[in-house]
Amino acid sequence: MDKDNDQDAQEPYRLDRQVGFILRRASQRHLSIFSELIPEVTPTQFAVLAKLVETGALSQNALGRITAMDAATIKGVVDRLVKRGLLTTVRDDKDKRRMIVGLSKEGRALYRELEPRARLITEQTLAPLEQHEQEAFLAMLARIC
Amino acid sequence: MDKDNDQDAQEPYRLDRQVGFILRRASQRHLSIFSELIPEVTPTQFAVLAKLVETGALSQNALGRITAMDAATIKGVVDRLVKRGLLTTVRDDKDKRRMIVGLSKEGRALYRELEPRARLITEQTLAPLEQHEQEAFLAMLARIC
DNA sequence: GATGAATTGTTGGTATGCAAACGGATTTTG
DNA sequence: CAAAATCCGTTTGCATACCAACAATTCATC
Repeated sequence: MDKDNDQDAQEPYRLDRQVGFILRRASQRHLSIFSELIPEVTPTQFAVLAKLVETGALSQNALGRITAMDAATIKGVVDRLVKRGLLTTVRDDKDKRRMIVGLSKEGRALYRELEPRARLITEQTLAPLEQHEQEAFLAMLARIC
Repeated sequence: MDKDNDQDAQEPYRLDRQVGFILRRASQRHLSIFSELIPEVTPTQFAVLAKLVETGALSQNALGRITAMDAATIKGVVDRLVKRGLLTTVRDDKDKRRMIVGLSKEGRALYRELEPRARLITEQTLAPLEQHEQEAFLAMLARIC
């Protein structure tokens, strides 16, 4: 008798075995490491700085798209970074709906200071896994996005 | 010449390669699947219902601990579920600080209705991975918590 | 070139999530 | 037993996150 074929032999639903729940706890641990190593900004704020360094100035919504934030979310993040003087915004002349968001000198300087620590965050978060596991894990994680 | 030993041959920092960023996107996809299949409650609210079914009534803070929510967060979640009539709360006689949180009849009934769909959520979220990959992935994910 | 469709940014509402501070109850310890 | 430490629940403040609705602008199409 195969136990998988026992009628009504349903596995109990265990919360700690569900992806969603484990994902949330992993995010919590990552956040904890992040704010330990980089107390200056939040992960989403850092994502904005990093993407602007990668790609240069962008419209606010486009910035939201490549950092995976919806229009309402990116607005709040940009507003707070502008208020801290890390970003600058200019209305686009060619498309008067657009706000072009770019790094200020302070924003660029802060990013240079934080980048090495950001590398450590990924390292520490993945530390429980062996080197070859880390690559396999990241590849699979990226596939379920 | 090993490229890993080239002096200053630092890999550029790529946001899309960092655990934190990919974790966030994976959570977003999971949330999207969740609210598609279970629009009635949020993932955290469902976690509370599921844990109460697993373990029976608990004090509010204890409930928060096993569902990975801090005291401030679990309070909001419990309040909203009580307001909807899915949970009941009673002061503990033996320890007058404690609020014992339990499922109401409606809460239990709703959970029974949702559980099958909750299984589908995990299934669909992991669908991009092969069966054996899913197990390896969940095991590694659990290790970085 | 007018008009319907799509895009951009904004606002308001709801729901996590964490930190810090607080009063009250209980436990530990000297 | 009394003081100290801890635990419980609460509140406030801040920062994501998503949805839905909206006005202004631009685009697509006829």
